[in-house]
Amino acid sequence: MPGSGRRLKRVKMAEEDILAERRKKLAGLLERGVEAYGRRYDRTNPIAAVTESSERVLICGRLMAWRDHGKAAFADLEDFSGRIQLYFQRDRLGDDFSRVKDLDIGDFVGVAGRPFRTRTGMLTIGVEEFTLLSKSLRPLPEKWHGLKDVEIRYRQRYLDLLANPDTRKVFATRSRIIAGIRRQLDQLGFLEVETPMMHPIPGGAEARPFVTHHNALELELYLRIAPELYLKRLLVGGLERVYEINRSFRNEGISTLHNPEFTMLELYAAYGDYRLMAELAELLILNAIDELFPDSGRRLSYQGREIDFTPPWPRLTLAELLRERLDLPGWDDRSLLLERARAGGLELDGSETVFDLLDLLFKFRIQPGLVRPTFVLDYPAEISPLAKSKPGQPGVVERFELFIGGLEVGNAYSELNDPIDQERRFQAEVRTGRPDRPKVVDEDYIEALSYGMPPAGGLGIGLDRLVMILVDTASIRDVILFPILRPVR
RNA sequence: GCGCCGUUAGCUCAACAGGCAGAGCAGCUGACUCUUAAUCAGCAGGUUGAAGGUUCGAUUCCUUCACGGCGUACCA
Repeated sequence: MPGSGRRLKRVKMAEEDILAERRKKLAGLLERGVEAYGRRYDRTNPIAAVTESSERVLICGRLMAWRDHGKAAFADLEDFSGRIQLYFQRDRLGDDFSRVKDLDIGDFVGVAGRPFRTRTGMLTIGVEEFTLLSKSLRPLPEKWHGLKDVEIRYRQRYLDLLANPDTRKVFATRSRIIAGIRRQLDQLGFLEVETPMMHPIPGGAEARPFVTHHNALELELYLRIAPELYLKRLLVGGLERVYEINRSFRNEGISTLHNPEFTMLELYAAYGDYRLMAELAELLILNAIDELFPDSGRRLSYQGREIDFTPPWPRLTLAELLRERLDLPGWDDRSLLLERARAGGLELDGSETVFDLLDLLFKFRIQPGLVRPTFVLDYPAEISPLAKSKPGQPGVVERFELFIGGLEVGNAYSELNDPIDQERRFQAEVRTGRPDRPKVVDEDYIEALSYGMPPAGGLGIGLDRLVMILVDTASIRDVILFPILRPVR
């Protein structure tokens, strides 16, 4: 402990010098009665909207660069819309020109002036008045290389955002993608709802939950692993089209594809089925691409590979894929699966179930090849307890998973609405005793189903992963503003 | 959890084969009224992530630890 305190002090020394310098300046301002932390500033327009023909404008933002020229100075002012050059001149500012010394890189400043072109053709504001809006006490990350340190980028995302325009663009795009999906669903008559994030029984997916505790109720609660079971209760209640866009929480490993809290879209449409959900997924994603990248020809580059989004996206059954890619007649024969897995060099401990083997084979031998958006249809019932059976195919359910660029981004079912079958399947899950399955049957959900739930299609899309693909990032951390990191000690 | 890689000034990076820790930006002082990675002159800034070891001498080699990244496992 004393060590870490000492270290902090030492490491910060050089920064302290700069801080002390700025504090001195700040004290000087206060002595002169200057407000270093200003107030409302009514700008006439964002920086990007300034044109040469604009009359006198009021703009504000952060000072990002400073070029002193004795009796004049150039600076760069940046707001969320863009950046513009400022020109401070003694001839124009008179006595006020001495106040230019109050300004530092990093300060927020409001500026009134008239736009003009410099000799080199650069659109510039000839500053007539300027107001300090907020004093910066710490040095900004380096202007040319930006901020590269990955840890600082994630821990102090504000520095990443202010230093790296690309980061701002990623999160602006993320926002537009999600807003666009909302808009589309609203137009299709879906109702956006919010269901509990704290569940007495975690369900709707296979994952280990986070546990928490409610004191007054003396109740164990779980952060939801999926909103599914609550959304389907709403179908029972007569809401025919519902969706929720929000966080789910899974207490699993962290990787470039997994953050413990992640954002999922789940939607349910009464009287639909999984094939309808495939059409909807295709529509939602294509519209997002058309809106964001109208000139892309629906071909996007992801991590150096081109993804062709031209519809219709292939719809292949799991059985077809197993047959074509792995020469497997099905998933009934464990020894055959085992043989393929061994031949594929997969690491096994021998205790794998048929479905473990199937999962491994799929994940390593088939999934990486699913670059073009592909719906994989018709999964084993045993690993899909919430999906409706496929007529005439015992052991198979109406389910698809959507893969894009080798990543799993979507999952959909024809929703199981038979309360008796559902209860049986829940009981089977509980019997496995696995930590990623419920410990008890969700009787409340069974009761809801037994009042009658309309047949329905349900779709889940991992929005973080969808954003990853559309903005071409390798890690989920690059599309989550504050990804989970170990706390600094 | 395991494996590999990384951690040097506020930021971005150097430092041969173990031999005085350096540059650019940012900062400070000064010069400069069309610059734009402004320029010019000067100054300051470091227990090289931490602890230990080897050595006459460690940023460099070894061990342990911390944090991060990637991979892998677990897992949708």
